Formats: sequence, structure tokens, C-alpha cells
Amino acid sequence: MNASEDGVGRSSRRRVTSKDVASEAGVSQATVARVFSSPHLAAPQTRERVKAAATRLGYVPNAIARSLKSQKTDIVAAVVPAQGEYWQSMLTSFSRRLADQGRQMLLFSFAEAADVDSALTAVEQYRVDGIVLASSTISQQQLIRMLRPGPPVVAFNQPAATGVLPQVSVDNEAGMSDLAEHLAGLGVSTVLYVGGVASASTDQIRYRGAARALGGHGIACPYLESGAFTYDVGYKISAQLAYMDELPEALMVGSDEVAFGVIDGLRTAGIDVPGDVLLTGFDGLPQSAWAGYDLTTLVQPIDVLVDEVIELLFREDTQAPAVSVVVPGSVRAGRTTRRSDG
Amino acid sequence: MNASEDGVGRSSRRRVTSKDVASEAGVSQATVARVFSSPHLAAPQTRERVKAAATRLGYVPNAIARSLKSQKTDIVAAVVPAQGEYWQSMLTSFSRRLADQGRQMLLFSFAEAADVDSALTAVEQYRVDGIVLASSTISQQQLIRMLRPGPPVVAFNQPAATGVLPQVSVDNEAGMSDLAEHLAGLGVSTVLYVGGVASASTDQIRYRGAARALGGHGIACPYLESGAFTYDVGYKISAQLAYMDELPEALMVGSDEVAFGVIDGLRTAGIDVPGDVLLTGFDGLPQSAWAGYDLTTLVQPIDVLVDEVIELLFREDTQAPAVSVVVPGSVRAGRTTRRSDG
DNA sequence: TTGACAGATGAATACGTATTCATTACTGTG
DNA sequence: CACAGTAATGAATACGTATTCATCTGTCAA
Repeated sequence: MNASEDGVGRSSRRRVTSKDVASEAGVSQATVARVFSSPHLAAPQTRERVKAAATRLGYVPNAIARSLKSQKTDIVAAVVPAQGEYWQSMLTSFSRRLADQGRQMLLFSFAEAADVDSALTAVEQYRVDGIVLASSTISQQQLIRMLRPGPPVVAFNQPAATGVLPQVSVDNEAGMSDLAEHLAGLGVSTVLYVGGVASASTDQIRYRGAARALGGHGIACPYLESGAFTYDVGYKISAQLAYMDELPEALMVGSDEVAFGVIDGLRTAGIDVPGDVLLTGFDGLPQSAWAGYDLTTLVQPIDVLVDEVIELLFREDTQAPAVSVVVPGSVRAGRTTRRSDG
Repeated sequence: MNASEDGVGRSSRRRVTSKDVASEAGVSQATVARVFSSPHLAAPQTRERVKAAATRLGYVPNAIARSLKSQKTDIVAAVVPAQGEYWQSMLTSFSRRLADQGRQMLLFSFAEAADVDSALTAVEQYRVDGIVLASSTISQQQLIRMLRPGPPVVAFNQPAATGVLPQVSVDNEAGMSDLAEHLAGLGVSTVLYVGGVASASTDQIRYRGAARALGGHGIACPYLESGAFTYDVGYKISAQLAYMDELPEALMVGSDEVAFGVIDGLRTAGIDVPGDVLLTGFDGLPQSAWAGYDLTTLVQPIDVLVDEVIELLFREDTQAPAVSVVVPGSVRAGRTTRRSDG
């Protein structure tokens, strides 16, 4: 038990390899590899000796070399927009789930849709075990590019990818429809829909859900585009709303983050939510439940979505390339659709 | 220009290697490698031919193999808490900056402080070029573990690491001190400090900054612990505040996210901010500028912090292991310290 | 005793690239 | 014309691991 001077204490620069452990333990490199990758192939006694030697030397298996040999990296790439509360919460859920499986997440975030290409180029270099493509603004062209032979790809909340790539998303149409029914149930008769980016497939589908459901009640539902999925555009567009001749009874906003901006903007302009106008969001961000907003919104079951993505990535049956999984969300009724007066 | 049937069209499962490109272009594998890693060593004419062959076959260099040979992965690992608005914004900034440099980010998020160990174990396997350790709750023991020979490590906003690991953080003490001076300048004479986790070094240092500055004005500053750095604890602790015999003139909250909860909680209880009590936050989260809160807070220059981290990771001089970089933040005065009356 | 067989191990090889070393062709100078 | 020097390239090797193949030991049944 004397403090020996080999191993940890010496700060030799070279990393310890399985070969070093082999000579330390008096076995071959192959045996060391077996002890760490398939222990049942080594005799218990040998196993102990090798492990002891490894600990003594501070040996850590080299995942890079392992990946080269085994053609598996245990890494999943996520290509995600740099901005947006929604993506951030999706990311943390995703990375946690992967960690549970002993996999890691390689993050590729992009600020502009134009940067997606360079991100994808980088992704291809690392031989990841799977790729998740998130963002409503990735072009069809870029999606098609991912069809080349390579790791499995799944699109996240990107209905436009349906038929091209396997895809997982919340049921946008039914979700927005449910919110519309909720409003109709409150006796609302005039509604304005505040969308994000009109060309985004999620936006289109959500609007369709609202328009159809409201149409069923004989309620019209004009569409107003804010221009993005951010707080700022919501805040700005509220000025337009404030100057309308007559406010609708309710605003249906295409995403929570925009909704926050709309609410703050309206309140700043002296228009109370829900006092003067009811309002719904979409996504179910953590902040939507904060008392300051307490938004009526459609909660996306992120954990479920993430699980579906992972299952799609790693299922055995690698055929049937264009599966589309749609998961239902649930309406959470908050204060923004609670009438104080009649 | 006939549509040839080789290359992209064929969905052969095996990935194309530099060897394949070599025979396609009629050169050696070494030449192909040169064309892609140090083009100036190849004749222009050869370069063209090889690139053409590569495109035809859909060749993408294998970063795993490259890493094994070059002992560089171009990957930086980030070990970050799964929860918290602050970390999320730090992450996106960090990943964008790395992408600019042609590096990628491998994400290791952990829910509990206990999970840090398993995360670090996983990190060691991948031979990343650098590691960023973020979180105020990582134990000293875990920090010391990172001293073993291996890739450079930098702690992010973790003053406790000073002297043990290179560290980058905002000037917590001066920042909170500036906020205190701001309050003192408004004539405030009674203050209560609402901290997060009393054992966290950032919390201690921030409180010290407040206490010293206020002390200089003869103002006492009791400390109240909320228990975490989340919205929920802020919301809950506001109940205690609402039932106090006499509210202080101002609340100094240790972090923006907690501050949001405190504000919402107080307002729910009928106590107006800033009408009945002034309030400051810390961090400068994007939401702190939202009109709903418009918080007076200390804005952390995240991009600067991130740049410092990267510079520390990749500077030539790998000696002087215990550098500590402290970056000043700036006070942003919002509505929560704007007196409506007297 | 012999042969069949399982268990444990070592030697050798493959994964795909970057780089060293050696070879060849070519340029310019004396 | 000879020689030195440079540019361009190919053959061979190393990076660290997992796996195949062969070898060896010992056990059990015939």
C-alpha cells in the first residue's frame, strides 16, 4: 500500500492505452479489450487483474478508436435553430434521454436557414449513429439531401418532411382545433389568428386547424402574419392590434413565444388580457405556466415526442422510410381565456 | 453529361472511403488525403481530378478516422445542468461560436449534481479537445478529478473553481455591488436579499457584493434563501414576503429566473412591483427585457464570457493552470426600480 | 488412452485517415 | 552537360481498439 509513483501521480502527457494496461497486467492487448467490451470472454481472475492494472494506470478506453473499429459512435447529432425557447427545451429533454441510453449528443445549431447546409456538411463527417433535424424553416431541398446513404435521419416537428423523411410531430391541426373549440365553447364569435411565418408548414397546419374548427361554428378566422416565431415580432404586431377599429373577442397565436410578446404589447398599450381580449398560445413552454402569463395553450408532450424520435432512429426495421408519427397534445386552460366579466 | 448510374444514385450501404476515391481518380490514397487535408501539397490538376471523383462517388471524409490519426477531434464537451434558462442561453452562444471555428459541441447535461460523475466518465472516453464545466453545484471533489492528464478544462461561472481550474466568470461581486449602488442612489434604506442556494459560491459572492456596498451606506441587508435557482422557488418564497410585517423598500434577488417567480408571486398576492417594492435581478436573461418584467438586472456579456473560455481552452501556453478571468457585467435599469410615486 | 469439445488467451488484422520516407520528374544555375 | 534543389506522388506505417483465427489447456465421454 505504499504510494507508488507510477500511474496517476506522474503527469506523463501520453494517454494510457490498452497496450500499456496489457503489459502492466501481464496479458495481451486483446485480453484487455475483452475485459472492457465483453467481460464474459475473460476469466474472472484475469478480469480482476486487468481492472486493477487499469485503475492503477488511469486507463480510459478510447471511444474514437472504438468507433472506428465498431462503426458505431454512440453519438446522435441534433441540427437545431440557435434561437427559440421551444428548441431549447426540446434539446435538454433529448440530451437527457440519450444520456440514459449511454449515447451522447453532438449539437449543431444554426442561426440562419442558410447555415443549415454547412451544418449538414459537418454532420456528415462525424459518423454519427443518427440525426435529428429540427426547424420549420429547413428547405425541402435540404431535406432531400439527407436521403443519401448514411445514418438514419428523423425530422422533428416538421410536417413538410412527411413523405420525404421519417417525421415526428405533435398533432398541430387537432391541437389548434381543440383550442378553437375551447374558445367556441366560451361563446366567442370573432377571432383573429396571429401566425408566425406563413410559409412554415407548422404554421399552415395550425391555422388550418383553427380555421376549420371555427368554420364549423360559423366563425371567420382571418390570418395575420407576425413574421417569425419570436417574442419581439409578437410585441411589435400588438401595436397593429391596438389600433384596430374593433378588437376581436379572441386572439389565437401560433406559438407561445409570440403570444408572450402579444400579451405584453397589448398590456403596455392598455389592453388587458383576458379582460379586453381572450388569447391562446401553442407549445406549452414552461413559461406559459408562469403566473405572469398563465396562458391557455396546447401543451406538447416533449418527452413523448423525443421518445418517438429515438425509437424511429434505432428501430430494427430500417425500411419504410417515410413513416410519420403524430402525437396528440393537450389543452391547458389558463387565465388568458378566463372571462372576468360576462 | 449523361446521367451516369454510379455514385449518388446507387444506395450501396458501405460508405465511400478515400481508397475508393483514389482508384476512381487513378491516384493513391495518400494523394486523396492530401487533397482534402492539405491541398497545397497536391498539383492543381490532380486536385481537380480527385475532387471530381470524390463528388461523383459522394465521398465525405471520416472525421473519426481523422481524429484517431491526428489526435484531435475538433470537438469540445460541455457539461451543463439540464435546467435553467441561463445555461440554455450560454449553450447556444457557445455552440455558435464553436461552429464558427469549425468545431463541434458534444453536450453532456445532467439533472442532479450526482449525475455529474457519470457525465465526466463519459466525457473522458471521447478524446475531446476541451471541456467546459458549467454549474455552480459541482463539488470541489469533482473539480479536482478533472486535473488528471487529459484535455484542457475550463470552469464557467464557478468561482469556487478558482485556484483549482482555469475559470471564467462575470464579476459577481462588483455586479451585485453596482446594483446595490443603484438602489442606494434611489434613496432606498431597507433591503432584503433573496438568494438561491446559500452553499453555491456565486450566491455567496453576489451576496457579499450587495452587503458590502449597502453597508457602505449604512444599510443592512439580511439574507433569505429560496433553495434553488428556479422560477418556482421564487414564486413560493414570495408568500413569505407577502406576510412580512413590513416589506423592505427593495428586494435584491440573486438571479433573474428566481426574480421572475418573486415578481409574479408578489403581484398575485396584490403587491405591486415596483409600486410597493423595488426589485433587482441578476444575469440579464433575454426575458428580463420583456415588457412583462422589464427587470433591473446585471447583464452578463455571455458572448464575451464564451470567447474568454474558448481562448483559455486553446491558448498555446498550456501552463499556469489556475488562471481566473473575471469579466465585468453592466447594469440595465428597468421598470422594476422605477418609482412611480415619491 | 484417445478424441471431441469448451474455455481462455495471444497473434494478427482491419477500421479510414494523415504523415513519413523514398522515388521520380523537372527547373534553374554553374 | 552535370548537379542541386524542389514539386508531386506512391508505398508503407501509425493511431487504439475489436474481432477473427489459431493455439493451448483441461475436462469429459467413449
